[in-house]
Amino acid sequence: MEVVPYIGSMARFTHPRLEDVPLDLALHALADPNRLAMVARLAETERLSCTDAAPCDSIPKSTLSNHLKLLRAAGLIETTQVGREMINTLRRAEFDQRFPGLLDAVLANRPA
Amino acid sequence: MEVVPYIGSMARFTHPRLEDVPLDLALHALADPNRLAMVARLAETERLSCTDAAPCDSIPKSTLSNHLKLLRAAGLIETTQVGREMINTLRRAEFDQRFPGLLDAVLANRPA
DNA sequence: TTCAACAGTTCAAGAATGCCGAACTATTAA
DNA sequence: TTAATAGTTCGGCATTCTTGAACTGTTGAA
Repeated sequence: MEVVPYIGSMARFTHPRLEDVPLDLALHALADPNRLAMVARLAETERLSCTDAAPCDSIPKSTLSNHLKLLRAAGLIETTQVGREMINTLRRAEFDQRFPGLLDAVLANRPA
Repeated sequence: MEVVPYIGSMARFTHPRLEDVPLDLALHALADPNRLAMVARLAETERLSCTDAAPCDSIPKSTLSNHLKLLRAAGLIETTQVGREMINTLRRAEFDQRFPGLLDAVLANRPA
């Protein structure tokens, strides 16, 4: 039987170029308390697995997975597989360049 | 038959206190191209009827009405009846006080 | 007055999204 | 191998969005 070459932590996810992300999509991604909380966490902690990025553990993992997918589509996070974890990081510099001041303003107004 | 007293241009709409508007709702209201375009218009033109606030005339009026209702609920606009028109204004100062820098950042990043 | 036109709201139904349990994939450790 | 872990994908239900049709309230004209 043929052995398929091991691909390892190759990107399983697709990440958009920031220039292709429309403002509406970015705002929509941020317009959810849980997603915004995750973004805020990543703004503080740099690298987080999906479960660690979650704002609380009452959120079903399928829901969590969808939230992260949407954040990816909005160009807000990058996800790479490391072992069996998916490590997420904020695409801060790129996002800030695409939408200057936006993320700062949103995070600054986030409820405590 | 009894005659009901005339109320005239009394407020037919309810406007939230800005302190009661959550960030998510504000972002959600702005996360739509048509609504954002209306907000941008009002940022330039001060007072606009519903039809004049519309970004184009292909939007059905029921849809338009709903968009404006949502903008009201988000504390972004105030609507008062004048004659048979509903005149909308941006609640700029109040909104800016509630969410400092947010509207500026969003408007500045709006597509041309 | 009555009537038509106008500006916009409300309602209801179909369309589009969102949420989440269940089943699945991939990786690691035993 | 097997079990556990980390997360994705799928499908169905629920919520939200959109929009035509009917309605309310206002104005101007006959």
